[in-house]
Amino acid sequence: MTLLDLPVLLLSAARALVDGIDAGVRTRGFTDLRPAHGFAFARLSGTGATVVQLAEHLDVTKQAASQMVEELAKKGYVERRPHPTDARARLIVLTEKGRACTRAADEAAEEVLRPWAKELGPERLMALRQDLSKLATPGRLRPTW
Amino acid sequence: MTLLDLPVLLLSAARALVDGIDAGVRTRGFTDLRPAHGFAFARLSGTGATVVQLAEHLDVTKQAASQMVEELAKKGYVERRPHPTDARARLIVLTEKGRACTRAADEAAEEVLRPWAKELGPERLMALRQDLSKLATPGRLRPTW
DNA sequence: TGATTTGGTCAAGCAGCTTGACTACATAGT
DNA sequence: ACTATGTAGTCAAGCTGCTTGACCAAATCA
Repeated sequence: MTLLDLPVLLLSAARALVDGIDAGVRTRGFTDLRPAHGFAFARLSGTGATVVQLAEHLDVTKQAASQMVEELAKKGYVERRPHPTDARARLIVLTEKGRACTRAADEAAEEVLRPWAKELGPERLMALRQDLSKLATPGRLRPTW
Repeated sequence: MTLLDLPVLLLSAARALVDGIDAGVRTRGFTDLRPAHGFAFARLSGTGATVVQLAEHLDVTKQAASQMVEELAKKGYVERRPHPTDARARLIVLTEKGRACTRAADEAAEEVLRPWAKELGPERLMALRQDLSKLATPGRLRPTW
């Protein structure tokens, strides 16, 4: 059996999805963001996070995370608030612009997945999702290889 | 239905697979290579390729591909031969060390996939492979996001 | 209290990529 | 055959996103 091409298939599918979402986000007007920023937004949405927590989520150093936050703040996607319980820390939260961007990303994701559901059928797509959830190790998302 | 986490699952699975193969290759003694080199090896195995062909496969500039070839040649994984029909070009081929490394990568890939087959069962793993082959767009592999 | 740890930033450096310029050879047009 | 244009490859310089190292202020532990 030829399973050795599975790595390539998995990578190609992942890349197609990320590229598609990125393209959809750009056509919706957010042209100054990379996919990596989307991974950050995912962690920040909700209650927000500190720089260190964001760094852990992205699997980069806290310095790198701090730089990204600085960039996103300058572009108006996030803002730094004083942390409610720790005077050293700062709570990074999405601005309204940041939340609008995440909504755009959600729309783009659905748009990319629609032809996938058509191609495979909804039930196999759900089976795919379920199988992947068993295989995916909860860890860093950023590949950088 | 909650399909919006499919991107994350796909990425996590892809990353787990690539990281696992990379780790397996390292434990087999090839500690001076990155996963990106493996994508290059895949194109070079067989008849070899020119720098430009390799650049297209990796979706980088020919300058970047040339630098990688220089590095791999210095480390003994590839060698540059005169091209049989084009005096400008040079045919990049794997050395015996390079072929040994690709064999190690194949072993490592099987090793990583074994627990996957156990987790899902062989038939669902094959179904996964088949579904992915419908979704994966043949294009560049390197993500760099 | 004093000692150590933790959150965040500043600064410098590095790796892998890019663009730009150039040479040598190939190919097409006349 | 001759010229013009295109292509394979390399050299050089620059950029970007990350790293390591140093540091301060606040928290936590003894």
